[in-house]
Amino acid sequence: MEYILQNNGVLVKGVTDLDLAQTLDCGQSFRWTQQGDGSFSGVAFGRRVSVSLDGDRFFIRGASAEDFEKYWRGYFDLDLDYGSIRKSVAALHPVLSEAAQYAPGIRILRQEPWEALCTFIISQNNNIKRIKGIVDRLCESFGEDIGGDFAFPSAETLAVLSPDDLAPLRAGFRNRYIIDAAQKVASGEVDLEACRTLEYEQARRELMKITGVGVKVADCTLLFGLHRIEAFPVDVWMKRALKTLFPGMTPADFGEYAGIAQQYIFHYSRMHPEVFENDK
DNA sequence: GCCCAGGTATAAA
DNA sequence: TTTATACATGGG
Repeated sequence: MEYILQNNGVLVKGVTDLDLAQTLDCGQSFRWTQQGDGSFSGVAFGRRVSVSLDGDRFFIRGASAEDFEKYWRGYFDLDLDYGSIRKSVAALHPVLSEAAQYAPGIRILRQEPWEALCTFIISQNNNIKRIKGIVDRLCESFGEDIGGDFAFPSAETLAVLSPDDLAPLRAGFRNRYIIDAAQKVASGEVDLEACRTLEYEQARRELMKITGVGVKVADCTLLFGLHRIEAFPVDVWMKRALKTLFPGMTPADFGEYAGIAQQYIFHYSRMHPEVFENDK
């Protein structure tokens, strides 16, 4: 991979199979906002950057070469060959081939595990706009000030609080789930790093020790926070998509890149709600 | 007012 | 083991 330092950022050349809107505004991360010029601005690892794409030139404004190697290269999953993965996923099923064409620029971000866990706890029975608002208030209220912006608060920071302390977030019944998660992660009762290498079902169980974490939140944490791309989160919408578009198939049938397949399907079915017309 | 939002805990059958 | 309902909040 070739990259150079330029204009207070890092310019990466030869980046393919990446679409910023498809990747940053598809409900896997809640901390990116599109700017007027089409770039996306966001915070991760306690650092703010804004990213833009011009053909195969990917510019990360605000990143040093050191940070690129340490954080952003992995975060945007630049070393995984999504073109080749997309082909193998498309070969699994004709509908999947169709779905993969609608969002060929989706990538699975390598988010920080605790942030992924926490934001997907907040996501339950909620909509993306409001999730983003709650996450913003969470960072502003309890995250470290990094110069006008706020880092995502650590589990340790939240572990000493009570659910009532989270009232300003207006997250409702999820407050006690967030605190329970923070306490179990901070104490080590739940070991997020172990979930990288644990057998998949065991990793799920580990996360589901937390009150408010069921299979969906666990799978999203595994997929988006621990890069377990065999995880296939199933929400009510995906249940419907599976039944209508892939009758007889289970999440396990989608193979080692099931999570990426799931993202293609999720996008496709959202763009084409008419495929559910004859379903109740 | 009513319905829904990338679900889960809880109680009941 | 499976199925129904409440849960906080806010936008359409």
